Amino acid sequence: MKASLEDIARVAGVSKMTVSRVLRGASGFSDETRDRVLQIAQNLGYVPNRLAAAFGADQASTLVGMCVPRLTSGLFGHVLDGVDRALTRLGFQLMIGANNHSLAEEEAWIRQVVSWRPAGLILSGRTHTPATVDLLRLSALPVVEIWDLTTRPIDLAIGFSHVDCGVEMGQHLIRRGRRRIGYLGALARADVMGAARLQGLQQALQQAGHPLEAVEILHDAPGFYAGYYGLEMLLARAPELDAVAFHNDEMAIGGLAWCQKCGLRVPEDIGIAGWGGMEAASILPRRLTTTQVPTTAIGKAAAEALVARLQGANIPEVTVLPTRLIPGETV
Amino acid sequence: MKASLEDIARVAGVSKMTVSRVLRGASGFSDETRDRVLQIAQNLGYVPNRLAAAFGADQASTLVGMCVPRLTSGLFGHVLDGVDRALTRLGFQLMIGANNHSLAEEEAWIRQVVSWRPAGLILSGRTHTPATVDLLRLSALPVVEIWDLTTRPIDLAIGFSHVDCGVEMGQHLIRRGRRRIGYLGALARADVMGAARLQGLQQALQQAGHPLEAVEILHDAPGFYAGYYGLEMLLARAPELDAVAFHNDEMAIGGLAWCQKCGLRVPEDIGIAGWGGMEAASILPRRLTTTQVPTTAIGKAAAEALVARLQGANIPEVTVLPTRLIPGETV
DNA sequence: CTGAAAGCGCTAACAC
DNA sequence: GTGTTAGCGCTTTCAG
Repeated sequence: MKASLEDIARVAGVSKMTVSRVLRGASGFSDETRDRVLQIAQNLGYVPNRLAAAFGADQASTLVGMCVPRLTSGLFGHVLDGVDRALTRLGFQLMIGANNHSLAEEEAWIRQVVSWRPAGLILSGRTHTPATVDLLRLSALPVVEIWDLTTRPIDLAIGFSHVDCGVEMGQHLIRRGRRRIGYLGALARADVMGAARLQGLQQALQQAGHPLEAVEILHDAPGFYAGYYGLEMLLARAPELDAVAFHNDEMAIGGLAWCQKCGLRVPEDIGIAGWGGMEAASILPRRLTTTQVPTTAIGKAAAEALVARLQGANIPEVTVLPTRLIPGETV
Repeated sequence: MKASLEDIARVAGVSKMTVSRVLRGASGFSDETRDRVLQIAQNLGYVPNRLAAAFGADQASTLVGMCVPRLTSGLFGHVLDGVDRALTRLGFQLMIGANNHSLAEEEAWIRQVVSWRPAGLILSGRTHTPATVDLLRLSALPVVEIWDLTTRPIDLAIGFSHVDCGVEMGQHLIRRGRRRIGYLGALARADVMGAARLQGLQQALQQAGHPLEAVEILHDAPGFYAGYYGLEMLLARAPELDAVAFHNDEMAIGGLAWCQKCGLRVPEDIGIAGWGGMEAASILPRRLTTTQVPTTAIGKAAAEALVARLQGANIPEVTVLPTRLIPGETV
């Protein structure tokens, strides 16, 4: 990678400042100069050095860091997709990391990323270590916290309320006549947001006079298989349950598979509810009752809010993109 | 972000070079100096400026760029996870992009990323625009092409043969007594690797004397729903099929859902085969016949190969991580 | 419309 | 064990 502004300038017989202006699309040069410079840059195979640009003038950074809980999550895949498309369109680059539901890993990742002087950060969730919060405050970086709402975001927040998701689902189950309800989750004490949904569920059931009967939280990835064997465990302990709410759709679909294997009829013998609104939920033989989450929209909104903020726009501190409970045929 | 090496040096009463050495864990300072410097750095809330470091000495870059076809792909989610974990462990940062199965988008993304002077690149697939190849050759960056094999990689390749996947599946179907076989794919002319699997399938069936009877390639994302309605379309055109191979597991599961809805028995009335080995495939009421792909392993291997190469190790040009056909109960 | 000068924060190379 | 010097490629600022 040899050619620099200087090289182009020399060949073009102008100063490197003029070349810089042309290449950045600024103003202050004649059409003729522009054409010549562009031509030469092309010939020389010039590749700009963003490192130098961002270093020399820190507001020139077009790097955005984003941290998700897990890179293998279907839901966050869509969030990432929303972010990526928006950022690409806006001329930004995406640096990514997973925190594996650990605040300490998030902190470590943020430290690394911040040292690259990004233009801004997108974080998943509202809980961070105190050191993380300090670091972010000190760096004065634009930060969008997505996925979960927070009354007092570090900077901006875009998401929805997980507690409300739980409440809604609880009310739905009661409305459907379910009375002995269980919950199957995963990733004990790591997934704060799953815990919030559980809490909302408990609240609603309590209030309806039919408190949650059994809870099982697996120490496992919240996938199909965990739902499959987890439901077996849960029902072994609490065979009388007439409905089970799952951490997410993948686990719920796993649960459905187990029901089918055992000859348990859904929804007659037992009701099954998921969360997340994955595509498969809508084409199962019986459409899964679930909560649809605006994943791509959140990603897009987060990226756009961040960039708008960089450009000085006034963005509301908290943006709510509501979820929607989709009554299916499984409860 | 105020504190720089200079600031620490001033407070510590040493030169910034000494501070640099301490902070980088190099040698050439007393224990006492080290402790003092570290303490002061901590107090000052020093955050290193990697931009400056990488700019001043390009071999200091710890940025790795990775481009995947789609961020919403379950398979690539696992590849990314493998890459991310390995890179994090090795002290590198990950810059990411999606090419949406477009070589032009890949080229655009690579141009952006290369301007950040990364330490290396991980690309998905072996096909690139000529300009991309030129750019990569010129930049002399370490490049790992994953997912697909290539006889002549730009630099390094880690993956498996999609044609072989198709051949194996074709042979399996024949062995199971299927004679009138169809294929349901998606993303016409965009997904080169899906096309390679189809080609392998065709080859094997041809050779066995029972050429592929019908092919349907949807212009849609290769998800559950595409498999669902796509199978309906395919069977409307070719009702006599006794087996259908799908682009991937998600589509196959969608196809299974359609069969169930229509009362088609699997595998008696029709055989269903997927590709990819997603988790759900193993817990379906009837275990899906599919091909397992070593996603995480490929990601991990790619990251490790890249870093090893940066450190001067001698890496084989092509590494094969084989896939495995998993006979299930659906064909 | 164009150019010259200064400096961003760090590290390599070399001196002491 | 420690310091000095130079320079990475760009943009900002100020002069023409």
